[in-house]
Amino acid sequence: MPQPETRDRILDAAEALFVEHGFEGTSMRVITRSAQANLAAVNYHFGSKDALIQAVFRRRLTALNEARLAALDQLEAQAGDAALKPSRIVFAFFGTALAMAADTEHGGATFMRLLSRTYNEPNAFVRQFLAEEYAEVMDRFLGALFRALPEVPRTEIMWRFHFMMGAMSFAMAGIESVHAMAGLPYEDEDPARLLPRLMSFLLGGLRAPLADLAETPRPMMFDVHDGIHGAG
Amino acid sequence: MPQPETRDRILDAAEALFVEHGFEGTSMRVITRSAQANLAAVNYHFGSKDALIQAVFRRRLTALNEARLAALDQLEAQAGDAALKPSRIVFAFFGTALAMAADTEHGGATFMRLLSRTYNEPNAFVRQFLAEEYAEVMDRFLGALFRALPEVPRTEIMWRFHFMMGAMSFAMAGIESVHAMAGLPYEDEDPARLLPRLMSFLLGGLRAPLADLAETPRPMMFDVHDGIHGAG
DNA sequence: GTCTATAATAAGATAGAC
DNA sequence: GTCTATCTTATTATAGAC
Repeated sequence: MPQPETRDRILDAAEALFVEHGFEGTSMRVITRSAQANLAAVNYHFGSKDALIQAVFRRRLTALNEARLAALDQLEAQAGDAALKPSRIVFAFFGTALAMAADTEHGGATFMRLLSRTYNEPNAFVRQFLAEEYAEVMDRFLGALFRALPEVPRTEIMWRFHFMMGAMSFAMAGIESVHAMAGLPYEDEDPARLLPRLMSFLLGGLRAPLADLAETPRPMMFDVHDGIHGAG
Repeated sequence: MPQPETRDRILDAAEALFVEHGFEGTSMRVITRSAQANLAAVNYHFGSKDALIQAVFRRRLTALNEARLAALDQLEAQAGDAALKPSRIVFAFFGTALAMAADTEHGGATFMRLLSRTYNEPNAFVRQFLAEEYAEVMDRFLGALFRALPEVPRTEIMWRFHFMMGAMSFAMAGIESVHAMAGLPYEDEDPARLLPRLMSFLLGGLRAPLADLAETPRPMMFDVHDGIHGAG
């Protein structure tokens, strides 16, 4: 296999380093060194660091979201006039992401870790960019869920979708941290198990009975500002 | 009310700015300006930027985790020899966090957003520090769940706990992003609704039937590396 | 404890030869 | 397209007067 073009080597290196150290924690010097390219190459090929970040996302996120939309198209075509099953909609969205995450050969796994870590990114530029990239997919999938669950308040559906995104985000990040914190040994596991595991959890959450405000126990009291003198 | 001490003003300012722009995206100049303190004050009071980050977490995280342990202690004392209800354990962990998040008066809300955003932090120093802070709580709560659900494989419990952390993390981050992406207007909502909403979702996920690998549909095929030439 | 001034370093970006 | 050398700016950290 011939060595990839400089442009692609930079994208690969940046992707891997961004996952590991974040955007601001990864300098262009480190990127180009890792890519065996010259420092000036980033600006030559992409124009700026921000543009490089965009390019890293775009080359995979476009494919992912197109796959998601295609899966939804297919569901709707199959269903005809009938209502879609919510579980199928959820699977079309999250299963597609996990399929990409299962691709360790071509960097899909690395990218999905980056993508899920970036969902709550503080950097305003990145946040804005991602919102635009997601807009159509969000619109289509939320709309499908609204139609599939007409009796459930839309606010509730949006929250549950949001919770599901959170669960997926942590699923992608890996569970090593939990083992480390709990002081338990971590044994490598079949990545294929992640999909059924996550789907079962997501669907359980989606199908949970709607909360009745009156029935929920009140949070336990504790003085959150003991010894803390916040400015308020 | 007298103006808080410089040290506390710096902590408050840093907390708010870290949420908004991340650790590396927040310079000590911006922090001290916002706190109406001198640039050198950070090094005088904390020693370094890293030490300041630690101090920001420690002043609230210690209280939060002590409240969690106290809630669990109370559950175990009440139960005596009987088994704990998993839902009670989950509530002791996540309900405590949401109680702190509901405290908008003293900065608890800001801190919880920071904490949940930081769970998958790339910065090695911060990650290591947080893992140590969480160790005891994780150990106790996972142990309680293991005993409460002896028939469920421990790996499964750890994954579901991890998924729950993800859902909570996104819950804290707020749902504005979803509205923005979907192009829907966002109306402010009673924050008290978040707790029942999240708990219902979490318990639904926790109680979901264990996945049967054979029954789960296979992920749809799509060529994830169309037009992408990853280095592998 | 607080301040000014400055040191020491690292970052993103670019000019211009090849 | 690639390279070296350099500019400009921003950062953390510190020395030393008050």
